[in-house]
Amino acid sequence: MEYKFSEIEKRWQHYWEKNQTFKVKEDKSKPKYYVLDMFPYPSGAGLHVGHPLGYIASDIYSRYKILKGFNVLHPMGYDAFGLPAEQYAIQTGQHPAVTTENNIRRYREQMDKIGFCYDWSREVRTCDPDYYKWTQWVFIKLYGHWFNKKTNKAEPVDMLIAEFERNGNTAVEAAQNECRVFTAEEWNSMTEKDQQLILLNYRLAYHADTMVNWCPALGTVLANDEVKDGYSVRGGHPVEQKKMKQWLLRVSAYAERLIESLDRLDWSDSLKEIQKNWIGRSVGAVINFSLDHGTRNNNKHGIEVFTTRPDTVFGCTYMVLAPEHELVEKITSPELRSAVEEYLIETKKRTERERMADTKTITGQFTGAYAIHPFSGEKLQVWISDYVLAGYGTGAIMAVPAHDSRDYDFAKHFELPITEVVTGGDISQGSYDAKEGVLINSGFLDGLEVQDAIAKTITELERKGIGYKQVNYRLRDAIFSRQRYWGEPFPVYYKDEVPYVLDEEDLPLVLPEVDAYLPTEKGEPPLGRAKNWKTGEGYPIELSTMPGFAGSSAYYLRYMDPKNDSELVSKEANLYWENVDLYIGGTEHATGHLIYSRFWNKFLYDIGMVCRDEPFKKLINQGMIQGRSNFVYRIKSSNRFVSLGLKDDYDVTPIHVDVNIVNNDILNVELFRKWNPEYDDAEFIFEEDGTYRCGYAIEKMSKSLYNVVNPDDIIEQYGADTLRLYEMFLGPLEQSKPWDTNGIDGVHKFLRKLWKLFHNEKNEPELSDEKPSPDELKILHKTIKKIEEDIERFSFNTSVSAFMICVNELSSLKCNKREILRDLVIILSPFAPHIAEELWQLLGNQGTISKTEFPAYKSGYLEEKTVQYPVSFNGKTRLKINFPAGYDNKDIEDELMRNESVLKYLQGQIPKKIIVVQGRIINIVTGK
RNA sequence: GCGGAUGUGGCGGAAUUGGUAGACGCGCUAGACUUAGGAUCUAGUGCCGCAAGGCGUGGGGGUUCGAGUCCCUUCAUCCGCACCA
Repeated sequence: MEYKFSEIEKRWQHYWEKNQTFKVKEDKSKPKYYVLDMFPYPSGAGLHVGHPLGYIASDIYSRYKILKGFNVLHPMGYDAFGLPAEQYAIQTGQHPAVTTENNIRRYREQMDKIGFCYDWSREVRTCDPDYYKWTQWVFIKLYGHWFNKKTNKAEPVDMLIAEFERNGNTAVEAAQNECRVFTAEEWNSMTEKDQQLILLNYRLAYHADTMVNWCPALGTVLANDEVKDGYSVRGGHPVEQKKMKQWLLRVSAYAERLIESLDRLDWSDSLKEIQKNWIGRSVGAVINFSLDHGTRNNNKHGIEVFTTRPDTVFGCTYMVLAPEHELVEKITSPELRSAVEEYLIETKKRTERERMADTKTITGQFTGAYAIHPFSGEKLQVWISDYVLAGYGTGAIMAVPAHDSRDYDFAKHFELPITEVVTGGDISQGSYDAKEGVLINSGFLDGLEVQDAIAKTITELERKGIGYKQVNYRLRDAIFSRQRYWGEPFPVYYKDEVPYVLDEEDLPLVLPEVDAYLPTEKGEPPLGRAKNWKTGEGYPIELSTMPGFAGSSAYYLRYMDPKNDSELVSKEANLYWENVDLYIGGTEHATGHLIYSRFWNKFLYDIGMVCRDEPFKKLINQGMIQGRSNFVYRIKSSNRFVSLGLKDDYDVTPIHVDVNIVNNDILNVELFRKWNPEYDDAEFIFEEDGTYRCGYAIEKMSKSLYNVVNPDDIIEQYGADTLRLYEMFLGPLEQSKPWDTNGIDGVHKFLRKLWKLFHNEKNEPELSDEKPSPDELKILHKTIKKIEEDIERFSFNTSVSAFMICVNELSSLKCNKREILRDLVIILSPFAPHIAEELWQLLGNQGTISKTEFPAYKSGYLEEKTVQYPVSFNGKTRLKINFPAGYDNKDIEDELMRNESVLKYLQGQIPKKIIVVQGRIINIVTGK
């Protein structure tokens, strides 16, 4: 029988489904292992060959872990709410639920063909009310908690209210919005509305006016990680800054814990680094500068600044406020008022994007106000400039031009004084920003090293009561509202314009039907069109929906207990599965999903819902599969195409051509004519051998570049096992690499060679029960060892090579012995499960191979009687000599000096030194 | 500008702890079988050279008996952040 992969693969996929082979339950008799893939957003385009890369890797690892005796949780689901489905709905009028359902069906078909070992009974979809009930539930919990800085964790708002009733808010240390100080009496005499508005400043999910990233084209606000360089990540539409009332999640409260526990995670350095940068922790001091008595409003206000370099305080020669700073209007002198206002108008005109694109142009305006240096008492000019950001620190800086390059450029431009206070640089040339050197011109700091000076300055600030040590974070609270339809509705209603959450019993709050997926005439989000969108008592319900990251923040918990309708996850299930042991997915979620889900998890940990404070122990970012585009070269203003080798003789335009009509860079001319009617009568200038050769380039895999390869086509032609092996064979999992279908023959041939080991020339099964020879055992056990080591370090590309070597060697020995092939098929089964199942049965076994045991390699079979040593002279390998395995260094040296070839290479010289590394190499050193 | 990653044949890549550089596969060359080949099999294939031999892991320098691997320096490409005080 031939290797009929389509038949075999269909048969086993059916078998796994029928027998529920990969259904998994909590089983305390076995150690657990949780392997998770980042679940996909089911787009209309379906999967291309790049998408399953990570799924195949995690599948191999899961199957391997099962063979190793683990109880493996390996689920899959869909991140099904989101913008593309809604945009499509707006264009076509189709309900996003319908297109989403279709896309999911297509994804599922494609995934099923690849032969994954998912437990599909645990599938989740974020758009399913039974699922988003729990997303809404977590939101209610976030609303019901605040972050206590004293205990460094979330606590119920009820406890906070009790504290307010007893003592007011003076002793409360919370991660909070700005809020006035009040006593218990004041609190107790407030109206309910006022109390609720104050509590909003403390809740972990809160409603507030903030500057948001508004995307007019999408008609919604976006989170910071959904915006890149002033454009939306999805769709690439321009984004502007706008003040709006929004729901926010107080992620910033967890900034310290998010950064601190990063060290305990087995994630790549680069990913940890990205997260660290995004969270952006910096240690410094807050310093209060008082205003000069000649300045307006000088009694009421001072300028608070944040600095990471309090040691350079004596180098501060002027101050700068962000244009949006609230003090600007209060302290500007009458003479300069019009100039300042003009500057403010100018900066407002510039969009965020322009400000970012153009950091070279230095702009600013003196306000006419002066501050007083806290130590020297000098008068300092107060400027405004857009190089100071309103959103970071206090929105104001003490400028130290000698030791900050931005301040330096500004000072030079406006001819402000520059005072050197740390030695080590040349102030006439530029600022000296390094944190090394000795303090000068700095009063009580003179002579100190930078680090000591920082500490001493802070002590002095605290003693004088004008400053304190401060840790600042770049991480902003996450804006959680989207003015869109296709997302989770907020379980929120408004009473007298104050938001309240629904009772947990009323969940899920199901997404209502609307007549169009567009804003209302009043400019409200689409939910404004829903009929009866109010509570039983008639209070209006929130019109925004939640963003994409809401549904993906706790999905890994839901897989543990997906059908539970009374809890997000039961205690038992959570205590058994704990958290994800291995998480595989793309690096594009580094600052979004991977921050938010860590935050949600830490919150759920605080409230006792989950037993681990981190969701994903080990994380691997699979590399991107790039496309390999092909080009034809059209001679300008003609319909003639010239082959790659001759194109330099003509004036040509390269044109992308569909890679599916090109084979090994040779164009199929007939298919090319049919591909596009425009080329029907094209003429060609061929190579000497009569072929048309195409050029190529490595680019993103994309429809518009005609380089998309569909896994279905590959499976049709070569089978899923070949696809799986080839995806792994391409290169290291974590690296980006181009897809080139041309190479796939190699792994396909390998499977056919394997098949042949089990069959004779007539293609009939023929297996032997003879005892294996030492050579055969050595080949097998060498491979078992290698495969096990490779899988453990996720080096699947080298595993595939090892299998090829093994089959090549067994083929040349014509080995068809059951004892050898049995183990070989088991270790191959995680990689190529269908053919493995088929051959397993051919070997006479019953049932599935996937629940057998991974064979243990025996080192005894690998021992050699003789060792071949490469012999090098001064590091250059010249020859190879065999020595008995037992020889020690002396034995080897003695025999070397009697060896003719060695003597020939020595040419009479006496070796200075002979280095023998047992079992590895010999190096003979001669003098020079 | 800061941070991270990567540079090895015509191509994808291997070399896990400093120990035979180029495993494995594609492609290419030659041959066999064949009416035919986008099938199969055999042999060869880093570069220069008829050969002996020499040169070779982006470039330069160093440590070492020995460096793709360690150190210094430099270049290129990709990714992340970016007036973050």
